[in-house]
Amino acid sequence: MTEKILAQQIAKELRRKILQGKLPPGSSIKERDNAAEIGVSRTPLREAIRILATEGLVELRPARSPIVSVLTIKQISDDVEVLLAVEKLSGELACQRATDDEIGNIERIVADMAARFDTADPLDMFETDMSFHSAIAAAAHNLALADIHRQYLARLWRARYLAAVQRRNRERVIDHHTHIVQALRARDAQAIRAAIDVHLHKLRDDIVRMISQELAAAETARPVSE
Amino acid sequence: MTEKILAQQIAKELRRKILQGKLPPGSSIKERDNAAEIGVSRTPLREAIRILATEGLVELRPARSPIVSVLTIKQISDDVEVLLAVEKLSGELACQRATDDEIGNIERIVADMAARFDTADPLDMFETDMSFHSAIAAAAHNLALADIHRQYLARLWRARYLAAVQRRNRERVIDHHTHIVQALRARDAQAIRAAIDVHLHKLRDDIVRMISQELAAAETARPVSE
DNA sequence: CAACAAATTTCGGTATACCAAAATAAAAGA
DNA sequence: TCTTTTATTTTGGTATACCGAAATTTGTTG
Repeated sequence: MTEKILAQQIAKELRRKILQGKLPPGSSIKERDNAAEIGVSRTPLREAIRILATEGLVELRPARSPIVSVLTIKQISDDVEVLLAVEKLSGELACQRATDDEIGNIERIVADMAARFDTADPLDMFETDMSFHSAIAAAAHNLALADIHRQYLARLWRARYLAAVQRRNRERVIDHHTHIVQALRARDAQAIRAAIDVHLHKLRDDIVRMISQELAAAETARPVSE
Repeated sequence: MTEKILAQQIAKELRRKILQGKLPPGSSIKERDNAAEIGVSRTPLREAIRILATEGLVELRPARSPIVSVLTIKQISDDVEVLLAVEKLSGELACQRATDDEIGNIERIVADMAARFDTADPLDMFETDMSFHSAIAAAAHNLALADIHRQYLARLWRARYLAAVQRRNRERVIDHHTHIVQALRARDAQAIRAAIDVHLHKLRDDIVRMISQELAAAETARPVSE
C-alpha cells in the first residue's frame, strides 16, 4: 500500500485525472470527499493539493475548496512565453556546456523520431517529443533552469498533448527539431535561439488554436452557466 | 493570535531567520522541536517547511529532517542566470505592453533612488532597488513570468542584500537603472535587453564575490568539520 | 578495547479529532 | 412573496495521537 510518500502518489494520480480532463476545470476538490474516495486521510491529500497548487493545476482560495484551475488563453499564452524563454536560454547554455555524449543522445532522439515517422502512435511520439526538449534543458547544466522547464512543460502538458495528437504538421516538428540539433552540434547559440524561437512560436499557435476550440465546444455544450 | 493562515506566517518567520543567517545553512529543522518552540502544532509547521522547500530555501530529504539549503556558488550562479533571462524577457515584453502610467512609475522609482543617493540607508536603497525590478516584471503583463521573477528574487534575497549593503558602485547601479528605464521609455526591446544584461552580469559578479567571501570566512571559522 | 547486536529513542508520515468561519438552508417577519 | 435573520451544515485550518523506519545508544561478547 504505502509505496513511497503518499502525498506524491496522490498528487500524481490527481494530476493525471486533471490532465486527462476527468476532473474538469472549475470542479472543486474537497478534502474530505476526495480523501474518503481514495481511501486515505485528509493530511496527505491536503499536501497533494498543495503540490498541484504550486504547479498551477489547482487554485487555492482562502476559506474555500480548491478548484481545478480554469485555463484561459491568456494564461496559456503566458506560459508558452515563459517556456519559450526558458528553452532559448537552455539551448544557448547547452551550446556552451553540453557534452558530446549529451548531444549524441539528443541527435539519437531526433533520428528515432524521424525514423518512426509513420508508425508511432501519437502518445509515443508525444513522449519522445517531450524527452527531446527535456534533454536539451538538462544539457544546459543549470538545475534551476531545468526545474522551471519541467514545471512549465508539465503545466502545458494537456494543451501540448491536444496539439500533438492530431498528426498534422508532424513533419514540420521533425524539421524543427533537426534544425535545433544541428545548431547545437555546431554549438551556434545564435542559430539555436532562432530555431527554438520558430519551433515554439509554432507550438503556441497550435496550442492556442486547440484551446480555443475546446473552450468554444464547452461553451456550446453549456451556454451561459456559472 | 491566528491572524490568517498559520503556515504562511510560520514560513515568513522561518524565511526571515534563514535569510538573516540566524538559521545557518545545513542546520536541520525538526518538526517537533521547532513546532514546540514556536508554540504551534506540527501540521502548520510542516506546511511551512514545504513552502520553503519549493522556494529552494530548505531541502527535503527522504526519512530525514529537512535542512536549510547549503547554497553553492554554482547554484547561485544558476539562479542569477535564470533571473537574468527572466528580466530580459520582462523588459522586452514591458516595451510592448507597459502602460504609460507604469513607465511613469518606474521612472519615478529611479529618480527617487537617484535623489536619495547619499542619504538613504542601505536597506532602504535595497528595497527601492527590489521594487524597481519588480515593477518591470509587473509591466510585462505576464503572470507566470512575474511569479518566477518573484521566486528567484526571493531566492537571491540574501545574496543580493549582502552585495547591496556595501555602498560601493551605488552610482553604477543608478546608471544602469537609468539606461534601462530610458530604453523602456523608448520602447526599444533591443536596448533594454542589452541594458539589463549589463546590469545583471554586474550583479552576478558582485554576488559571487560576496558569497565566496562568506564561504571562505565560514571555512576559516570551522576548518574541516561536518 | 573493539565489534557486533539488541534495545531504545527520535522523527517524519499518516490518521483522527476538534474548532471556527463561511456557505447554505430554513424560518420568521414585512 | 420577498427580505432578513437565524440555525445548521459544510469545509478548511489546527491540534493531537499513533505508527514504523532509521538512527543512536547501550550492552554483551570476542
